[in-house]
Amino acid sequence: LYSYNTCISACEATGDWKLARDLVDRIYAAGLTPDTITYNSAISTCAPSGNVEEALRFLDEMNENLIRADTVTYNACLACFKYSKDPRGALDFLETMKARNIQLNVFSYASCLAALEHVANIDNSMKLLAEMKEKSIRPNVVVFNTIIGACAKAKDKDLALKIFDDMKAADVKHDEITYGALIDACAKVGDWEKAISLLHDMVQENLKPNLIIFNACISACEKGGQAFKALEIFQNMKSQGVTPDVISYTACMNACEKSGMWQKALDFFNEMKDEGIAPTILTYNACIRACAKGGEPAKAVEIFNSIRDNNMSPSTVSYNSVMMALERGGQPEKALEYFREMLKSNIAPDNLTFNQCLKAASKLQDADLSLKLYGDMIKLGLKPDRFSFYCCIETAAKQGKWEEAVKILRTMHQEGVMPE
RNA sequence: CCUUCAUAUCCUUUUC
Repeated sequence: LYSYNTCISACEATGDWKLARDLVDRIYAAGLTPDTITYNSAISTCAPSGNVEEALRFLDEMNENLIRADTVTYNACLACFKYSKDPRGALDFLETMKARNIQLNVFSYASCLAALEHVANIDNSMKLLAEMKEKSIRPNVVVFNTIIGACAKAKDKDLALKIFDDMKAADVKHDEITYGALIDACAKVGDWEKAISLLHDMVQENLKPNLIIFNACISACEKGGQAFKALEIFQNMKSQGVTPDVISYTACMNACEKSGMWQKALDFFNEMKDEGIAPTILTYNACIRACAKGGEPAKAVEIFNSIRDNNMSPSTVSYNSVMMALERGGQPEKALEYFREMLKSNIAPDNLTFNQCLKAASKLQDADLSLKLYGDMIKLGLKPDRFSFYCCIETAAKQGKWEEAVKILRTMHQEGVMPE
C-alpha cells in the first residue's frame, strides 16, 4: 500500500488524476484497502487541472468505503478550486467543512485564499483573515503571502505594503516569496522605483533574489516605461549568476516594444533562441506586437506563421496582435481575413478581436459590416464597450449617416455604456 | 527533509 501511495503521490506533479484513479482501482484489485493517505494523494492530483468533480468523487468514495476523511482530505479538495471553473466555490466548500465538523487549520484558509485570489475582491480575503483571528488560527507566512498576492492582482499596492507591515507586527517572518508578491504589486501599477527599492531591501536582509524576483522587477520596469532599467536588471541577474528564462526574455521584449525599440525586441527573440530557450506563445505575441508597433506588418505575419511551424497554436491574442499589425499597416481587409481564419480554426474571438474588426470596418467605411459584427458580438455573449460603440459611430459618421450615429449612441445608453 | 494539503514572475485595441 505504501508503494501504491507513493506512486499516486507522484501523479500530482503532472496532475495526472486518471493515472491516480487507475492506481486506486488497482489497490482494490490487489485485494488491499486504500487508506486516508491514498485518497488524500489522489485528490491532490486533481488540483493542477482544477478538477473539483473528480476530487469530490474520491471524497464520496472514501465515505462509501468508510475510510476516514480528515482535514488534509478536505484541504486537498479546497486546493482543487483554484484552477476550476468556479474558484469561488471554495468559500462554499469551507462552509461545508464547518457543517461537517471538520477541524479547520491554517492550510484550509490558505487554500481558500489562494482560490479566491484571481476572482474575488480583497474584502473577501480580509474577511477570511479576520475569521482566522476569531478561531485563533495564527496566519503564517503563506497566508500573508497569498493575501499580498491578492492585493497585487487587484492592483492595490498600498494595501499590499500595509499587509507587509501587519505581517511584521504579527511577528511572522517573511521570505523571498513575500518580496516576490510585493514587487509584483508594484509591477502591476508600474511603480518600478518601489520595486527596485524592495529588491535592495531583500538583499540587505540577506535574502537572495531569485529568478522570479528578477523577472518581476523587469516587469515592473516594463510597466513603468523604463526599458533601460529593465535591460539593466536583465544584465544584473546574469552577473549574479541567475540565468534568465523565457519569462525574462519575454518581459524584456515587452519593455523594448513599449519604448519603441522594436528591433531590440526582435534581437532578444533571436538571442533567446540562440541560447536554446524555447519561446512560448506569449513570446511570439510580444514579437508580433513589436512588429506592429514598428510598422512591419509583413514581419508580423511571418512570425505569426512561424508559430504553427514550431508546433504551437496561435492564441486569441496572437490573432488580435497580427490584426493590429495589419491595420496599422493600412491593410484592414487583410486583418479581416485573419478574423475569418480565426473563426475557422475555432479560436475564440474576444472583445478586443471584435473591436479590432470594428476598427477595420470603420477604415473601410463599411457600415453593414460593423452592424453585422455588433450582432455577432451579442450572439457570442460579448459585451460591446465604449470603444466598440465608438467605432460603429465613426463608421456611420464617415458615411454621413448621422441618424444611424444617433441611433447607436442611444443603444449605447440603453446598454449602460457611458460615452466620453 | 524524503507516501498526503496552501503562497510570488511574461502578451493584445482607444478618436487627432
